[in-house]
Amino acid sequence: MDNRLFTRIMRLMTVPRLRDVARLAGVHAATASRALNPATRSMVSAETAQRVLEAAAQLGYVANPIARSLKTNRTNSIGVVIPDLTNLLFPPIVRGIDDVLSPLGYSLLLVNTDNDKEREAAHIASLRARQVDGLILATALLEDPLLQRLGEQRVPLVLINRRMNTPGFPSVTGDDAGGVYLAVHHLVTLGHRRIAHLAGPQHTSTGQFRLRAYRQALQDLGLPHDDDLVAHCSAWTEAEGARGLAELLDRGVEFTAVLAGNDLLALGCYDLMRERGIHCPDELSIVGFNDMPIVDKLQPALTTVRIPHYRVGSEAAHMLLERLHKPDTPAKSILLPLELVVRGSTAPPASSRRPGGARQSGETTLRAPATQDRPDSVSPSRPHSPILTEL
Amino acid sequence: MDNRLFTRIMRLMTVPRLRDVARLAGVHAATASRALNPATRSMVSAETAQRVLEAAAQLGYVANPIARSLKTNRTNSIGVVIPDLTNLLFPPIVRGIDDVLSPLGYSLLLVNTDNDKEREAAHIASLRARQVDGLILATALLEDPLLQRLGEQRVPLVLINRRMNTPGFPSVTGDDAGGVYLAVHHLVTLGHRRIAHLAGPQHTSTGQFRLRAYRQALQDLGLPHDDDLVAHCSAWTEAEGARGLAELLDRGVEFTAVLAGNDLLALGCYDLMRERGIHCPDELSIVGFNDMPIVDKLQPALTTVRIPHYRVGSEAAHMLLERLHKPDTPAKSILLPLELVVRGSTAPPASSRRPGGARQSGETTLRAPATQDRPDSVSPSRPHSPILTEL
DNA sequence: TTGAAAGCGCTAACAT
DNA sequence: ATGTTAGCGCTTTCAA
Repeated sequence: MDNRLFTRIMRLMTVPRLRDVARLAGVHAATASRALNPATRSMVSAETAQRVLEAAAQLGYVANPIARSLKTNRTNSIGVVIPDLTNLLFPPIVRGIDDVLSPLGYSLLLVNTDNDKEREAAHIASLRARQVDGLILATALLEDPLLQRLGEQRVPLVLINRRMNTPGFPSVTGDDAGGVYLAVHHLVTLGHRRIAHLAGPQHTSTGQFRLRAYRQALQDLGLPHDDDLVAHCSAWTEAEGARGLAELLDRGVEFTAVLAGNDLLALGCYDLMRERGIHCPDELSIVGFNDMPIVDKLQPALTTVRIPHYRVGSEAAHMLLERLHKPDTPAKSILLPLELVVRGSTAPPASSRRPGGARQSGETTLRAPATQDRPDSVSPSRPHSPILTEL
Repeated sequence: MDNRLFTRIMRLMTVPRLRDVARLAGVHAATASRALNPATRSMVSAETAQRVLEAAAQLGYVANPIARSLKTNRTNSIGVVIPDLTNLLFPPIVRGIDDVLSPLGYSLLLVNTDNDKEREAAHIASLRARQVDGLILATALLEDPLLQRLGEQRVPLVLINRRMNTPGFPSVTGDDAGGVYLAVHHLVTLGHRRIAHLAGPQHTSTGQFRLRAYRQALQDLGLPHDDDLVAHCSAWTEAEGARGLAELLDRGVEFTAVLAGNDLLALGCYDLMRERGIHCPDELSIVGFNDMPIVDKLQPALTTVRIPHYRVGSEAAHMLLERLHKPDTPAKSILLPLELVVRGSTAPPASSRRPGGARQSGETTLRAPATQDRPDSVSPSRPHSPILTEL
């Protein structure tokens, strides 16, 4: 208490308020406010504006955002809701968001949900109580009552990474179908015919879309589909990846390559292969999804579909800004084009390889084929530009 | 404008305010406020308190933190200032902070400085304008006028990772000296006699303390010191690590092991060794510092000194809470004990190795020797408990 | 124990 | 173009 009073006195002595600026400039506080705000500055004569700005500079005046927010219902802050910051996917995304928003004066409030919808609900309630201007969420489920409710309440938001089945939600994600096609095409070109898939959780768009695209790609490339080649993982974790591959192997079904639903599942495959003494890529090729930091340093370096995470973040930030400024614009979805990064974890299957054939090291990047070949996407205006969909 | 008005009306219709709760409970707003705040609830009769709480529950009342903050000068938010979230060190630290503070109702405002003191100053000014209750900073330099000023202004803060030369700043860091000793001791035990060091930036405590500790450890272990065995890196980056090792090699000085100032520098060593065809650990042993995520998956897996990053974050959060509640308590510094994680990047030097000797795989963890052996630290009350220093 | 009233620092409708 | 006034939603003296 004593200390609070002290702080208070210190603040009054040191921190100038709007009325101090106004007094120094010889105007009323309202005029000072108008002069200080670029949007309303034109309501004030050039000279007074000048005097006010000088006074503010002289006093080192910084407006109190709390007081402003109380009046305006805007806070210049946005909530970023992710499952877990220590998942290597998210830091680049968050940087992408921050690099766009922080120069515009926005602050980021970051929360981790650990994929727990209750925690998420509590965090979102807290963020809304704090009057964040908008939300960027990486936690969407295909069916997601929590987020549906936000949509109904017209909370400005943008989904990243994962989408919902419900239309009307703006989102920025990778073009999962295109990426899967690249990966499967690559494996087929290498000579693989029996390609397994570790599918991620089917209540997330990434899990479901990638599985569907895998089936579609096999069909498009003239390979028969065999449900025994699919193992379902209940979470995007290394442990589940190892479990999934073990399940496939223990089924006794034959395959020479695995398309893992994401890089963490692929890491799990590495673990299991080491445990069972299976050599990658000689005995089994692995393709991941995401191109997380560091997977290029693994042994063997992981062939994977690259999602431009930083750009997911920056595009989402721009999209949210647009939602804030033109809330009545129809929601858009951006599907960012993906690339396949070919590294050391894929090779021709043992049967079709010449003994002693030297493997090339280093990495190669493959882009998507012309997108109009795939029926489920709008053709982009420029090559490799994002695919826009009106929801 | 139109839309703002709309939002406003919606809010008034849907979001209950304190006076709504008060009216429903049949009391004055002030009474409702007292009843709702656990700290002041005792001023109110049990029955009225009960009625108010029920009314609040019935309406789904959530206090407006903005209005509260304007009155109380507290925001229940804290600023986290780090160089770059995409540096793999920081996500676990931030999670550690969040896991402690968010259950207590605090929000985290995260900013990236990219090691630019100007950006940092701007961000800190913004955080202070937003009235954060305190700061956790990972950006300290040994001489740091910016932070010194914060200290003078009695801004509640805690330093993490790096310390300052100026006394009086509470901090949570790893015990750099202890960790370096473990690493050097390990190399010497393996038979190394010529151990090089890639030193990090000397204006950071981590860079300077580790270099000093390296010299001290050589001396303690009876090895001569040779300045030619030290290369200085100007930043904690992979590129600088590669450059530093190249510099050492090009000097023509002989060495069989490198203690890298941190893991990123060690990664740079890996790059250069691959480039020059030097085998690790057969021709050169490498020790890193930090035990970042994924360095256990490199080929060879990196032997490194583990800093408990998550715990750095959680301890810092607790320390900041203490600073907030008892601001007049003297500042403490916590040096967390470190462990050496022995993996595949270290082995006996070529000269002392039996040809064909099978290397053991897997990893081993070594703890610090009793700390009282080292004169610069206070002995902990329990083994491996943090070292506390009054500043 | 409760109510009345003031005010945190700012912005915006209204008046001039 | 500028000043007056009210009020954002809450907490906290002060008085009863």
